[in-house]
Amino acid sequence: MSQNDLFGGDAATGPDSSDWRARAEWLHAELHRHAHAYYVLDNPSIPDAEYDAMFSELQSLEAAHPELLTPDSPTQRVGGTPLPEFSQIAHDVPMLSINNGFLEEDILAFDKRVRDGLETDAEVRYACELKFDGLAINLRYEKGVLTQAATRGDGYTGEDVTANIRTVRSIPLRLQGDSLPEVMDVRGEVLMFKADFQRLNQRQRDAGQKEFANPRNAAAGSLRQLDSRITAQRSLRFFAYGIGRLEGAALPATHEALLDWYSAMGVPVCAERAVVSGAAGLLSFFSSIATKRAQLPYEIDGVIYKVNRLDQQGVLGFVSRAPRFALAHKFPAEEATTVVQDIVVQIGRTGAVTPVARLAPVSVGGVTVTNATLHNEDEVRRKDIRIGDTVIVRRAGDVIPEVVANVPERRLAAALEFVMPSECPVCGSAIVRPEEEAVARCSGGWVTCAAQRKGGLLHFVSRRAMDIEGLGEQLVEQLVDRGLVTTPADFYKLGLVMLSELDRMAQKSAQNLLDALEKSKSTTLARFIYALGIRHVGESTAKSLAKYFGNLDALLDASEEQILAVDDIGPVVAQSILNFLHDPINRELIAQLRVSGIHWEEGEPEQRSQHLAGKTFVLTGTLPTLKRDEAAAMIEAAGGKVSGSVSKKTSYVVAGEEAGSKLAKAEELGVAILDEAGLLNLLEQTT
DNA sequence: AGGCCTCGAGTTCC
DNA sequence: CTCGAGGCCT
Repeated sequence: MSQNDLFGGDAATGPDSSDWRARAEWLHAELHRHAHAYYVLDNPSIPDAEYDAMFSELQSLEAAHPELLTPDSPTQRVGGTPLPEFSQIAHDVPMLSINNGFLEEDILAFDKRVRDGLETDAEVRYACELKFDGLAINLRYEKGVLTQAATRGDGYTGEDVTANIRTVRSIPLRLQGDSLPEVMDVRGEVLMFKADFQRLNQRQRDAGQKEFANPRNAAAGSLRQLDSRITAQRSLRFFAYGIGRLEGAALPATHEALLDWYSAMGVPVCAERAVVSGAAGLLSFFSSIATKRAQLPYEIDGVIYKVNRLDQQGVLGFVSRAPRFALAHKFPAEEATTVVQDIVVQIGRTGAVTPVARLAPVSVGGVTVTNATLHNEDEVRRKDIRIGDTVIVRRAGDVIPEVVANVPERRLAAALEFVMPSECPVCGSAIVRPEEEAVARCSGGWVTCAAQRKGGLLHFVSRRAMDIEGLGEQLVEQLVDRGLVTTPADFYKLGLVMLSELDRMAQKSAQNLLDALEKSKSTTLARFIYALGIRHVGESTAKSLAKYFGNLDALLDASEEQILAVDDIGPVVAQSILNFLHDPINRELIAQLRVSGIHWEEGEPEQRSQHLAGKTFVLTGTLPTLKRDEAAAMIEAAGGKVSGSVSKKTSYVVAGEEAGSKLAKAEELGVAILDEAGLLNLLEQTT
């Protein structure tokens, strides 16, 4: 039998099908070309039926000759077998977020900051583009071939969604052109067009399945499918707008040129973009897009401005997690009005009493909202929100419901003012609000107050703490109510028999929970410290403590001075840690947890002879041999801190040639003054 | 003393 | 995400 019989005569052009290798290569290239025309250029080059015929021909060829199957074959877009879970991928260059602005004055302030940063009075050129309502994705291309795709995640680590991304037809599996970079991380947004979203929801309706609230959720849900065959049936799109790691090619000079380069390589770039001058240009781009917004085939929640020249972007740099050279100019969030049916309070794990508005259900941005936090008593007064009021609600950052304001015209005579209860609704202890503080707290503590106990236990098992899978709110609630668990140590005393008493807890789930508990026993010191839930000690402070002390005993025996020497810990936090550690109940808890088998790799206390810990230095003038930053690094390595200005708290001023006002100030304040030799001498000493 | 930045804590809905 | 508060710089 000849290969001809298999494939019939429908796709008549190209190499003769008797040479199956050439035939496959030709199909491969043609399908890529047509898909590009269709999905990227939005300009179909052949009828759909013809495309489908060529597609199935290639599929059969690959089935008959597996050696033809390459990762960049168009047939790989149909999806493969489900994954057990997504694996984590660390981004080589973090995927940061962009600061938001809403008002004209925010935009003027942004432009001013940029010009100040660049030290120029000239009008800055900005690249303007759309802010899509989708998911940020990093696509890795190696020598032009798509090798990996990851979600943004927390910006530093995302999830591997390569199998799903391969099914997105507008994403090239292979880039066009010669001289492609060795490694290139293309960044952009995966989104679902409005029309595709409507069709998907129609299908979901017909199949009796749940509809998606909005295109963004649909896109997110589709991309997070473990079974990429499902993703393949969802019409996702992609637009590129940024770059991460780049090797083996020069970065273009401007953002505009970067996007043009992408376009030339076959990477889809949105056509709604422009380069403008100055703040006036930004505002006019914004209003022209605002006018078009409803007609666009996809949803956007604003526009993005970026300084066009990449060298200028470099000069501006970053503040914490956001670039100084970019701004998201967002449209006002969708708002709705509803009625406050009640104002209740919740007790957090620290005892914080938070008023929460119970709202008549209302749809905001496709999601039904029934609760909204009012933060604290002052906030309720400031916004003058009463029970029975009609209020305006929006979702802050399109996620968390927020009561914006009440509608005074609709105020009822019977509207009831919120009164902070004097006793905790859960345990009856007094609620106290320290002067000068915004939050009121239940004075019960976790021993007395079940709400605080539950909160503390939930914190203990949470992902960033002990990470005990399967222990959620429901289960903790039950365990506490039935008296099976009072302290975190009790989790590790649970057995199969005890668990079998619980609702919805058969043999299988009980065993899973015990396995998860067992697994959590192997942890890190930082997680353990964080899990304890010491006030003012969050993830970051717990890490600093773990690094500084190295092992738990060193921390347990630490003096106030030692704790104060840890970076970013001041008197308030230090006192809170000491209070916690000196409480016999807590020491007993820690002892029990250790007995139950929780363990981690014990390290040595930070050994870089921290003899300058707690000391602050100010450098002034030119030192004879050391550069300024070298001296600073040496001081910091010994645990000292380098600050820019002299104050009472300064321990030493290191003065070189041509020292100026700082030296005078030091003399005035009686601060010790060192020369370079004196500094080196101090660094040498080890005690 | 005042302002910036970072961290902690609480929160919603699916 | 937002607010408040702590820590540190100017």
